[in-house]
Amino acid sequence: MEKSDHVRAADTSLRILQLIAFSDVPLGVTQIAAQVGTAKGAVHKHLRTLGDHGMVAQDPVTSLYSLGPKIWLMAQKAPPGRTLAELALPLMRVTRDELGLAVVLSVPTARSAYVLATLSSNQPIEIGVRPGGELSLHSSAQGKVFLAFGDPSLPESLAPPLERFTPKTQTDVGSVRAELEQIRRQGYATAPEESLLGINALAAPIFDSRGQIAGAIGLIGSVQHLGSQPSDTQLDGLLRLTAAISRRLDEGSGGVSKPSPAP
Amino acid sequence: MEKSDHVRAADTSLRILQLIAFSDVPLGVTQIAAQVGTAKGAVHKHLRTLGDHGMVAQDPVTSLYSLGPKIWLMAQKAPPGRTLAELALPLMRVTRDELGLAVVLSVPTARSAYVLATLSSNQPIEIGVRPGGELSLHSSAQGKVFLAFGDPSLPESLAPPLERFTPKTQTDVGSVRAELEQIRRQGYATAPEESLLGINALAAPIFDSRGQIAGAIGLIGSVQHLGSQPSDTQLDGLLRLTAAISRRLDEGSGGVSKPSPAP
DNA sequence: AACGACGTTCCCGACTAGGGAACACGGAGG
DNA sequence: CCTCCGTGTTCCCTAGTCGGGAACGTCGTT
Repeated sequence: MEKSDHVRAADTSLRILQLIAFSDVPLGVTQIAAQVGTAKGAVHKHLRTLGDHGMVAQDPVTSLYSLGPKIWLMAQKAPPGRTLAELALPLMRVTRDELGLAVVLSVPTARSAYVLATLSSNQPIEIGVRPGGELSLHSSAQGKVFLAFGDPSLPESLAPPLERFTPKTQTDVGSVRAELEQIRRQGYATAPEESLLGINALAAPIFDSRGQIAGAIGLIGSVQHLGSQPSDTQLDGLLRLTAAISRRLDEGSGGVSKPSPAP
Repeated sequence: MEKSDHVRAADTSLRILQLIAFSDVPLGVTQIAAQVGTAKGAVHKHLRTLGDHGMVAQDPVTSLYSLGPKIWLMAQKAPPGRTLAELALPLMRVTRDELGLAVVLSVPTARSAYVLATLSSNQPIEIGVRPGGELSLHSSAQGKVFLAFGDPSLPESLAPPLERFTPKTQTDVGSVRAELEQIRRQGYATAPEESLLGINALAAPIFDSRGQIAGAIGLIGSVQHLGSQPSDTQLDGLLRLTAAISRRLDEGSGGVSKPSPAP
């Protein structure tokens, strides 16, 4: 029971939706059916359902499917990423140009660091992650930042077995928890070769106006450019970036504490 | 056969998602179950599935659900509304202030005019529609604009019975089709009391750089402020607004060939 | 004209989704 | 401190639905 209690039909509908969303061109029923591994007929029914809800739209002439208007409408009501990514991206670009490393913005999830936006390094060999990807909590720098500065219940949910990605991945819950204390003290986390051999990451938290963690910035690079002991330049660039984003988040949100209205 | 071929489970999942998306505060399982009319247990399974896909997120402390990060990510890849609404809204605001009527932006769908954004009138009695609402093709001014200027297959899909909303609703397919010719000539459509008694609407199309219809602007008001023969001021304000939006759409999109459709 | 590829429709059986009730938990109130 | 709601979560069984597969209609191509 790796994935215990699902709603199978809803799952396939969402997989279809994701496929359409992340495709650059409109898709046909046959391609979709092949990619999600379901019969054409079933996929067609799902597309009909998604269309009834305005999540996808079918071009009346080519009969190909693409995203519908409701997606955009929903995003208007989704504050988590909206303001954050829009604020952060221009600042991230500056830091990328200064340091020459890939810069990644992610938000915390119950089981991962969810990648909202990435800027590739300007090095000849590109290193990066795709938006929409998920970084594990225990083996990525951004994940460990969320464990250290995020909700206290998050580290508690860490339970063996921790997946091993490389020989250097920390798979012992105890040692991961021990590292969190150090991360809190120094204000940043690293994960040398813990997700992928040859690759290191350096990450620091972003806080909102209430002092809650809102996301994290990660710098990604090969061990050649980003050592397990980050250089002062890199560390300074990262911390100035996260501080700047946190500051802008505060300004935007009225400043003081934010009471939630009664129903 | 009112709604022929559904995927029931996917449908409830999407209803749940919509409920969460359009709610201003995070929702609990019980409220959601009550609103969608499904057992709590089932709703919980759906929420789990939606969460696995990043569409919703559960607050670890309050255990309430709100929209997840993937929604925002998808909207980045959903050009239909994004550019259109962002371009149109500031211009719409000007026209609203000039005319004092509610201004509505919608995009065409296979069966309706889908409302992307609205600006309420500044009159003491507010008249308007909610974003996400759908206006019928045959009884709304914006719907008739889509029938007249949109894809030629759209009017063909008009089949009896046409739903009757008021005594003045056109329920005869033939007479609706006949009206389209006139709408094409004059470049705008009205729908006096066809959707709701006492309310009139005046709508005109927005075209993209390829000359295809991209949306429509509708002015909504009571029959007192918006007669079945619109005043020159109102007509001029509307047509200047749609022309301005169409022009900006062209500029943004390379703006090469611009075949101007029949005025 | 024959072909192939596509989206769509149809049908039937396996299995899943949903109702309902029970469970774990936490805060409010006695 | 105990009780009592209220919550979110888990469990179980069965009616109903989802998915596979094949057939259909319709394009554009050969």
